Amino acid sequence: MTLGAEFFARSVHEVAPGLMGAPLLVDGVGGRIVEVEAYHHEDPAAHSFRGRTARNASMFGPPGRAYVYRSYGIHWCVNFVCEPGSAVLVRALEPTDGLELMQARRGVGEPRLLCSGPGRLCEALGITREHDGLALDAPPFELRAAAAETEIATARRIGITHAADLPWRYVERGSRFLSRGVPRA
DNA sequence: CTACCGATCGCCT
DNA sequence: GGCGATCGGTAGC
Repeated sequence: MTLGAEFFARSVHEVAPGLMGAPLLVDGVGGRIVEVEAYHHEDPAAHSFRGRTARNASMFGPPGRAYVYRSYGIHWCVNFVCEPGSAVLVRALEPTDGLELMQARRGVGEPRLLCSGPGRLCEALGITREHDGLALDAPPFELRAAAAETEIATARRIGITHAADLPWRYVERGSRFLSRGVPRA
């Protein structure tokens, strides 16, 4: 089942765990979501916290679309927009489709290093500013509900300074494809 | 394995 | 002018 606007028009805290194990493809390349982080509009760590700007405009648009931003001037990161001002940051995938293309784009051979981080997975899937604001239930995106239930663990978010203690990171327990700094318990 | 550093863009004070 | 929802390389234990 394709995940569209209806799925995302809810609290980010319901949507985030609901994405675990969901296949995400861009032009047929991608894998299963194994790590995400929730960003609520009242969260000091969210880009939307201080209001709308040209960069974060997509966060205030319709649910079920992509919000893509530049991180540290180098990497791209992709979010799924939920209720206005809130979004889910996709942090890691378990690669399943288009391994060769991902390896070529990343310049790495090890499957484990292809999509284990928000910047890495965008490079592997070819996600850039071009994808900002695009609907997730239409090409080039392909996002479906998880085929099976997976065991979810929560953890503190990383890489941020505000409200870093909130347990709003969701990971698939035991996955070998999580980003750096994640306890795999 | 952990720790630090540089790269470099866009928004902020 | 500062700093971040990051990553890869290098140094050191």
